[in-house]
Amino acid sequence: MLQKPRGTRDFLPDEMEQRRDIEGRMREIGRRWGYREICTPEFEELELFTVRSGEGIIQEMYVFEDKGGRMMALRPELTAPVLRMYVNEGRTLPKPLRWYYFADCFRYERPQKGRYRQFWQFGVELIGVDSALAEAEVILLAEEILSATGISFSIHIGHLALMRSILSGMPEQEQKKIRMFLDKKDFAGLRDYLSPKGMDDLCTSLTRLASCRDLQEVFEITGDLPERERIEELFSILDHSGIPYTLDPGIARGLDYYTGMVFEIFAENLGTENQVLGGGTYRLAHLFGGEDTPSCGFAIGFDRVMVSRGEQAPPRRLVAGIAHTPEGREWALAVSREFRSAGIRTELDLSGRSLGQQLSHIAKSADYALILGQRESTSRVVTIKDLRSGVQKELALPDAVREVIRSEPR
RNA sequence: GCCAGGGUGGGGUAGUUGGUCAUCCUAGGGGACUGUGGAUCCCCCGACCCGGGUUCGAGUCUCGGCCCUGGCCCCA
Repeated sequence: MLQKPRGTRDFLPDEMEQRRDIEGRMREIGRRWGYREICTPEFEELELFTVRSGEGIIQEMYVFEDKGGRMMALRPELTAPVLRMYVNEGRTLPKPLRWYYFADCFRYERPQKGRYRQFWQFGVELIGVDSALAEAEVILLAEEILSATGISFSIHIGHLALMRSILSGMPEQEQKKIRMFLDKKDFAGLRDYLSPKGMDDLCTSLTRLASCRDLQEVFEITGDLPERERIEELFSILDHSGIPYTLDPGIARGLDYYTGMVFEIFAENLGTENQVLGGGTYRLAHLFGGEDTPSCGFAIGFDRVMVSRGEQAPPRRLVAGIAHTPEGREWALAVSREFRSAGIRTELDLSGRSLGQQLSHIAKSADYALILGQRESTSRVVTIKDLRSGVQKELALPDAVREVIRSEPR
């Protein structure tokens, strides 16, 4: 038997309804904040992704040569495509641009809990504005969206200027290595790395900084910075907004296009892959041939949100099932039409079996059975049976519709 | 790429030191039942992940692969 590709999933209706429900909540909140949906191609020229992340990521991507000999890649994320799109056709739009997307991405990686080869991201990009308030907006929006999904999470916010100020003057390679230790909170590893170089003092202040949770103390460690006022403004806005967060100067956010604020959100009930959101302030547009444009944004790992929500009973929907005899068929079709145009999910029996059999099938899943045979057809009425109470009535069609609309799904 | 544990009908399972027609539940289909319920009863459908090896004989032992689950690495 043919199997689905490794790391991909099939979704049955019960699961799709839940995914669409959560997706809809995210879209709705984005909409209320003025973010509008965009869409970019499922695949792009390979270069779009290597230009800023390096050749190394090729082995983590689905890469192929098209019939014209061009190297293409299924998108592994959406920030680069969105900024490419901005450079191509968004440059003359009035700033700032507030965009969101909900789309699938592909990475050729080893699947594990919360990590798949095809996965969905909901993300926003706020393009063309460079202010503490813009950064705060993105964080507050992220918080509101994740709250709406019903998961438990914690927000960690940092700023790259803090670490950079201590590391400035060091070779880039070395900085990168050190940031890796700090990002993982591997302080022992950091000491083993720096001690032999006689950099114990540096190690101490880095460790102190990465563990620091108070902004005043942070600046005692780093000394005064050009970015200080901006950082203080950001955190002041956040404090006044009342959202719960943890200051975390240790966040390094993988690659180098982030320029300032960085933040990550972790779900509280997941395993290793517990990061459900990552984002920050960055500059990318100039890499794709545009002007240097300040932007910030985030991406939510949609599938991880769903894993974090766990097994949920599928939402009940009101269902009406129609049982009918051959003589009642035309009337049954007419009744179906009316019920459907009233917005009621209406399922017509297609089997032609006995009414008893139709009823027993309908009773498995529906809330109401509508019985339509010779008698109903002749007198243009509907025999409607409430399957919860067992109460059966004969009603005129508009009354039957009203009766069902008034009720709650079981 | 690495490590650990797994893989028996659609889902969940039993299967002894290797030895009859591979167990049970559930789901699905049909019937008892052509004007009325999910119950009951009967019937049907349907599986040892794939390939090599050991053996008279493999679901069981062995090797390789594939896939699943979790972890490592990585995480744009």
